[in-house]
Amino acid sequence: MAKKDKELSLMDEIVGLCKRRGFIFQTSEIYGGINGFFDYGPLGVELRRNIKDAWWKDMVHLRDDVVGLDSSIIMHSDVWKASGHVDSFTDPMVDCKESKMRYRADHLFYAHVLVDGKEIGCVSLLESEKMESEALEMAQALKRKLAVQGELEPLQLRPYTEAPEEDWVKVPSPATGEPGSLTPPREFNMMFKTNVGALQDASSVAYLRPETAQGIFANFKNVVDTGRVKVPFGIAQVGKAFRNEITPRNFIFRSREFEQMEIEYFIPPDEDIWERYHREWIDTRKDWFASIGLTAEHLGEEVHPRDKLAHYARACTDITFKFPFGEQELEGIAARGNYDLIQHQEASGKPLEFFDEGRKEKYVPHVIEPSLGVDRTFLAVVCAAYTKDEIDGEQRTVLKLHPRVAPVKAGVFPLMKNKPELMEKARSLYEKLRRRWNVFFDVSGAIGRRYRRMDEIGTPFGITVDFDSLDDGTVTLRDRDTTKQQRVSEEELISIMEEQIGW
RNA sequence: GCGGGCGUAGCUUAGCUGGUAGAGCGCCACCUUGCCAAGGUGGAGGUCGUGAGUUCGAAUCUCAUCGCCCGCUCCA
Repeated sequence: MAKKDKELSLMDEIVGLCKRRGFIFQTSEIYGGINGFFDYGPLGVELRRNIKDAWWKDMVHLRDDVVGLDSSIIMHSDVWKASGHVDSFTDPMVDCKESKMRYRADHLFYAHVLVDGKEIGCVSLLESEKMESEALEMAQALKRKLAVQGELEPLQLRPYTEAPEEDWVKVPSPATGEPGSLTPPREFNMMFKTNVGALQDASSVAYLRPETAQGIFANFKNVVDTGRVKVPFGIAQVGKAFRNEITPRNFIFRSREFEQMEIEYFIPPDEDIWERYHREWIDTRKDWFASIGLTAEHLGEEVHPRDKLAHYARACTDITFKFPFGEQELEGIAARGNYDLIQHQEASGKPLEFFDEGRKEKYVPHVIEPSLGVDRTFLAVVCAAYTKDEIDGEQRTVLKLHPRVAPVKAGVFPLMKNKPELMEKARSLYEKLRRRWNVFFDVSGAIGRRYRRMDEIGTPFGITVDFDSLDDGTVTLRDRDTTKQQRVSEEELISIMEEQIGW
């Protein structure tokens, strides 16, 4: 418990820093805010872009086998029917008013108990492999309890989501065993609905996409026809997705509007090869995380058990991050088979096959899907970087961000602002550096204060122009993490920054 | 959605038995300052989440609403 309190306050500190320094604000704050949506401030937007740019650079530009795509957020509503989202992207809930327990309504099954054609009550239980036999035992127990004579008819189990209204009061709560305490199933689709065009009827219904993946599948044929690609190859996309989550939680970890970075990597359909590609992608992605400062010590892998897989997946491995509120999924790497392409092929009537020149055959490729949340990555990067240490007995808060993603790459400081020659020299160095990197010019306060300000927003380099700079052109380069200083020439400065920032 | 806790300046908060708000840090300006949150002076910023009610009068009492945190649930 003590540990938990400590972890909670750490998260509060990080949330506080994000707001205080202009990384993340609650959206529409002046109107009271709205749950599950966030705005990124001047520093947040830089960090966020850096994460996305790093991903795009490494996953698209530096690979021969991946091309990019930017599909629209609103697509034909048939896309979401074919993908299964209209029917199954739901979180139907039922609450027990007695026990305060909540169940997934589609995991709660019930059956009428009929004896010689006469109903004597209902039984209910949670979905499991042996629920048929358990339900039968419960029905027999009910029959004994009510001392009813006669032939017990076979039970017909059905999910609570399909219960007609008159059954709601009959179904006993799994917690109490007594009927009457369950609420009606509250079913809602997690997709945001809207209307396209002037008419607001059934034919105009459209959805804000809950994932970017379907835009990729829907464009599979276009890319194959025009992109000079050969299986195996991938299509990458970065973009917003929307889910009407019941309970957005943990700051930006689960929000209702978020951004995804997804790749659909198409592979031949052979049964014996997908595992190899799946593993390759897990390793590739972990290497990438390391390149933005999320090293193995922060990360974990979680293999989804087969019975918990989503309807489309044959395997899924999560790359997890040890957040202050627990180890949670950062990226899901799913082997989706060819479920999606087959679905769209059937629904659209358009063949979504690939002709393999090497094999001289046509097939619908299978797919490996590394799917990552930009905002989760942002949060992970900030959590991993957040550090408190002591410099000469003074407490310091520092974001040890990897230089590649740091919102500000360097702070440029004249040692004193009332000396025009220092100001001028520093200003001209600043003008030079800003053409290439996002750098910050700061003259206010003592030099130590300026360093600490930069520490708190994760700026890796502090560059101070002093009187020696006027003579020999060298500057003091101060390292954020160690606070060590070195004198370097302008050329050395630029090559150090190039090397550590990486582009 | 249900249950529990919370909501005062950018941040941390005083005010708690009702009489229309202070502090520290931060921020801005000037002075000072030869390298790690130094010092001085001045300054901006709060109708106390929002709305309604009780009252002569509410940040302090009541209700509603929004948001935040925790649990049930869930995912990128």
